[in-house]
Order: sequence, then structure tokens, then C-alpha cells
Amino acid sequence: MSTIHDVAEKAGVSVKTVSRVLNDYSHVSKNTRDKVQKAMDELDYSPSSIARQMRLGDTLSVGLMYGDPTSGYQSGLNQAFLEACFNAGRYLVAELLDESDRDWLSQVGRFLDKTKIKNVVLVPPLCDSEEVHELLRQRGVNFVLISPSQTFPSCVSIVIDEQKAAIQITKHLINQGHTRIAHLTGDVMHVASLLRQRGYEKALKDAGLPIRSNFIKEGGFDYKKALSCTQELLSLPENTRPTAIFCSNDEMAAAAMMVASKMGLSVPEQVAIAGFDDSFISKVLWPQLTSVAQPFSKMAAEAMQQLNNFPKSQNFDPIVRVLPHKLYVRESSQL
Amino acid sequence: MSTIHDVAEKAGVSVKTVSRVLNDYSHVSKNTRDKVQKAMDELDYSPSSIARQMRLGDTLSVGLMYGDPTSGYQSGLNQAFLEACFNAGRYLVAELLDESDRDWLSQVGRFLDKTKIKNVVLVPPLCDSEEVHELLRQRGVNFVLISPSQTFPSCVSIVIDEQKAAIQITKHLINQGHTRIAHLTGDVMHVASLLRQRGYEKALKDAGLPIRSNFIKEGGFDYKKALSCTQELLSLPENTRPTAIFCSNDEMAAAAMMVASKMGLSVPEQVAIAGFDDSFISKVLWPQLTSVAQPFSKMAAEAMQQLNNFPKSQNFDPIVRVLPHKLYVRESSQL
DNA sequence: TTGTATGCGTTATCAA
DNA sequence: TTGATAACGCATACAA
Repeated sequence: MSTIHDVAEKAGVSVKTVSRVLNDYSHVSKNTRDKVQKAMDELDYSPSSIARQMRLGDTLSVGLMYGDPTSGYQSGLNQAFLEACFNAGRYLVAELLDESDRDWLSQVGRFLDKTKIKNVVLVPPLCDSEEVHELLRQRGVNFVLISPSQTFPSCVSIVIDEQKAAIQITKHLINQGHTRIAHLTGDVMHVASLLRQRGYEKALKDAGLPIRSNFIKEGGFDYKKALSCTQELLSLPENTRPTAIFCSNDEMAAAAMMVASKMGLSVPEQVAIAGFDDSFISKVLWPQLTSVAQPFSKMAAEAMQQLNNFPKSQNFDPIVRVLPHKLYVRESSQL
Repeated sequence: MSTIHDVAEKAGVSVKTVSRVLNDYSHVSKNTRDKVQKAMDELDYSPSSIARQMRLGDTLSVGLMYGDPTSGYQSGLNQAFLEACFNAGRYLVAELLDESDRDWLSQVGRFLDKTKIKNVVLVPPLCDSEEVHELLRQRGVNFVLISPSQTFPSCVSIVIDEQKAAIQITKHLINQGHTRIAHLTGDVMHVASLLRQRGYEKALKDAGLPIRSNFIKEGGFDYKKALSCTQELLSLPENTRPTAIFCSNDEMAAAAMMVASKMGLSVPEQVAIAGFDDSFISKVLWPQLTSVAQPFSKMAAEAMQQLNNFPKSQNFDPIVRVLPHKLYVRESSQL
């Protein structure tokens, strides 16, 4: 394994010059640059990221504190960040956040102590805590918010247009001829859930359809809760019961589908079902689930970029990157 | 951020002594050890893993090349390794293996070049390639095999007793009074699948029940294939059709359950169903799925240990660590 | 049992 | 435009 010294010797220059070429400094003559480049190629040299980290004091690690990793959302996110870090030559250092212990602040503090990490990704629900933002700022840690509920001052956020996605999905159901469309909401604390509900309501309104409060059930992003919600909905008399259900995530859609098939109702003929997240669950459902795909890979890649070019100043205008989602219409909602 | 020097000064000893305490060497007097420990606590000192990596030349990264990350098995494994690495102060560096490109050797080679990694975890199907073993050995890379199909020479393996687990699960079904028990196998190339089938057959035999070849279907660990397999099984005349189905993974069990409920057969009353892996899918099924839990966390932690204490010699007696699995009996197979 | 001095592969300071 | 040398934080050969 060759070092910067080997390259310097081979090229007949000093190590500093090689370093300059490596980090493409401006003040290097074309001639020496070529010489150095040639030497590097011949020696098949690649710099040691460890030594670089050591010297720079910075760490190539990206921190991530996550909640329940068995949820489709978090699992997709973790996977995407694992990939994005690899592609960026960085390392993902992830620790489970104990959501039941509400003292997030000290949990994050301990995490930072242990890892000495200077780049962090904040996912829901952590991303909505201004206390945490402040802590990170104090410690000089760069951080990016994934799907925060609002635009926070001096923060970089990466989001999708939740409301628009919900409108699309609801419109799709309307276009299929449905007029009685129910909605299972997510967690009330979660603004994504609120935005999706708002989109659902707007789409109905735009189509001149009534918004029935008994068609909106609080599912809490939870499979079990969704079971009973769906049970209630589908137990209504046939001519008043919903013919379509839009669920705020795929877990709840799976529940809805299970209840429907238990009750002898066929999907999509008698009940159309749509989810949100396009998580792995859609692979183990039959019929396949209509859902909105979050662009996890793009979100993670964008997060890496934003961390690399993080604003130097503590106070800056909020940066919000809205990434494109994608509606996948599948058999669960289409004849 | 305090360094080893600060600790040394505060404790009134040399850095070397602090280093000794850190890596718990034997030849340190109780007295000085305490002094040093106290100083470390007071300064809230924690060693820089970067400097340590630099000095040792070794990398704290653990490499993992995985297949489809949306499978319950791989996803559970990835998650477990992410945690285990964190706990061991290591980093998980994971890259997707392109399984369709059968030239695994050069894929692994490129991965090693890029990352300079010296510790690798090999999961199915990669763990069964002796070519890959040889490549790693040549490069001086430590590696651990997860659930390999056999005991390879000079290799460290971490496994569960697949056959025993399958026997347990089948016996459980027999104890529930079932005599017509079907089995959906996994991938024929996969020895885990074979061992599970063998366990299934042994349990039947031990109970004096016949092994019917038309009750054994090749499901390939695949949801879609399992749909049609189950369809065939449950379309048999009522008095000859299976009353229980043991599936070689949870994805297939999900399929079986879906088909059953579509056909109007209740689970577990008319068909009992059991899976394998106890993956996240069991959370989105109703009734909840009986399954065998692979001890992912323990496997990952054990792998870290084995990498840390890897045999110095190129040739050593195979090490096989059999970890305990756990059968979770849930509603899908029990009245 | 404990301490001193050196080097790991980079980048940065300062001088040339 | 270039180069000699120090420094990052740790572990170890060698010395005491």
C-alpha cells in the first residue's frame, strides 16, 4: 500500500505538493500536476481516509438516531443512508433512540459524546425538536432534517410534498369512480400525517365530494389500530360503507387488506386500498398495493451533499429541498 | 475534548501507563490503575478511535456485501450488524452485491480495493463460495461466515441448528393435532432450506406420519411462488388437503395466509400456518405468525467477537458457533 | 511496574 | 509555485 511519500518520491516533488494536487489547490503548475497524477496512477495510490480524518479532526461518520427499525419507513431510510454513506466514502453510525424515554436531549448528548460525530441526520420525530437543534448548534455539529413538520430557522430540510402526494392518491381513487373514500390517519403528533389528511380532504372538496367525519379514523401508523378502524368502517351498511380506503402508511394498508379479505370483501372490486411509503410490505401483499414511494435514496444522497456543503455561519436562511415522490398505482386500487 | 495526555497529566503518570489501563494490560498496579480511571472519569475522556485506527494500521470498519435488502432476513441482519458495530466501536460498511452478475469474485475484489477493509462478514449466498474465501485469505482479510451451508476448512461460522428448529416447529403442529402437514421449501441452492425440509420430514417420521411428496412444494423463499403453491395445496379436496403449512420463511407464510383468507379458510381453525425467521412481516399479519426467530443480534455480536480474536494462522481448525434460536408460537397455529 | 521517544499518513504553517 | 517540518492522538520498542 503506497503512501503520499512514495508518490512524492516517484514524482520528484514534496509531499505537500502531492497533497496540493490531491485536494486540487489552485497554485500548482500544470506540469507538476501531471507528473504527480502520473505517479499516483502508476502506484495505484489512494489516500488513507483514516489519516485524513485524523489530521482534519473531522470525522467521516454520519450519525443517525432512529426509532423502531422494523417500520417500513425507518427501515427504508436506514438502508438508503447505509448506501449513501458508502457512496460518499463516509460511515453510517446509527443508534437506536429510546422513544419512550422522552429525554431526547440527553440521549442525543450521550450519542455525540460517545461518537464525537460532527454530522448528523435527524429523522422524525427527532427532527422536530428545537431543543435538539440548539444542542447540535452549540456543539458545532452539522445537521440535516428529514421530513420535518415545518421549516425551522437556520436549518436544512429535505422533504417531499406530502399534501400533494395525498391529493394525487385521493384523486386517483376518485378517478376510479369512488365517491365514498375513507382515510386512516397516522400519528396525530406527526405533521406528515396531518398534511396527508389535508391533501385527502382537499381532493374530496375539489371533486365536490363531502368530507364525512366518520370516514376519518385515527390509525396512528399502527397495524393493530388499523385493524379495528377498518373493521368499523367495513361493518357499516353496504350502501353507506366506504368503497375505498386511503391509509397514511403501508402497515395500515396491510391491515385494511387483511380485514377486507377476512370479511369476504374482495380487493379492489369491493374495497379499493391505497397506502403510503411503498415500503417492503408492498412486496408481501396480494393484490399488490398502490402506494406513494418516498425517494429514500435521493433523500439520503441529498443529505450527504448538504452536509458536505454545510453553511459556515450559525445563522442562515432555511434551506428546504423538496424531492419528487412517485405514485405507484397497483392492483389494490385498480380493476 | 481531552486527550490521553490530559489524562496522564491529571493522574500524574505517563501516557503509556494510561494506554496500559485503556487496553487493560496486566502489569499495572491497582493503585495507579485507580488513579488513571479517576482522571479519565473526571475529564470525561474517551479515546479517539481515529487515532487508534491510524496507529494500528487496522481499520475499524466491518465489510458486508448483501443481497436484496428488502427481504426480512437480510434486513434483520443488516440492522443487527449496524447495532453490533456501533456497540463494538466499529463501523459497518455495506455494499449491495449484484447477485445477477455471477462474477462475485471480482465484485468482492473491487469492494476490498475501494474500502481497504480487513474484516468482513459473509452472508448467504456469498458465504458458500470457496473462491471468495480464498481471495479473502490471500488479502489477509479476516472473515466470518453467517449460516453457511457446510463447515468449510479454516473458517469461522456462526449458525443456528436449522434442522432442530424445523423439527420443533413441525412437532408443534403435530401436537396441535395436525396429521396432514404441508411444507413450502426455500431455494434449492440454499442448504438452510434443505435442512429445514429434512427436519420437517424427520418430525413426521418420528410421529409415524407419512411423508407425502405432493405436500412438499418448492416455494423458493418467494412470495409470489408461494401464492400458487398454497393455492394448489388448498384446492385439494377438503378431506385430503393439508390442515397445516410450515413455510421455510415468513414471506411465504404471508402468502399462504393471504391465499387462505381469500379462499375463505380461517387461520388457524381450518389451516394452521407457520413461518421461519420471525421477521418484521410477522408484525403485519393477522393472526400473528408462529415463527422461529433467528438470533440476529447475538449472531452479529458473536461475529464481532470472532473478528476481534481471529486466528493468526492461515490454517486453523474450523470454528462453528451454534447459537440458540427461539420458537414463537402465536395465533396462526394455535387455537 | 513505569516512562521517554518515535512513527502511523495526512494537512498546514511558514519560509524560500 | 514549491518544500521542510510540525502536528493530529494513540500505541509500542526500548529503557529505567
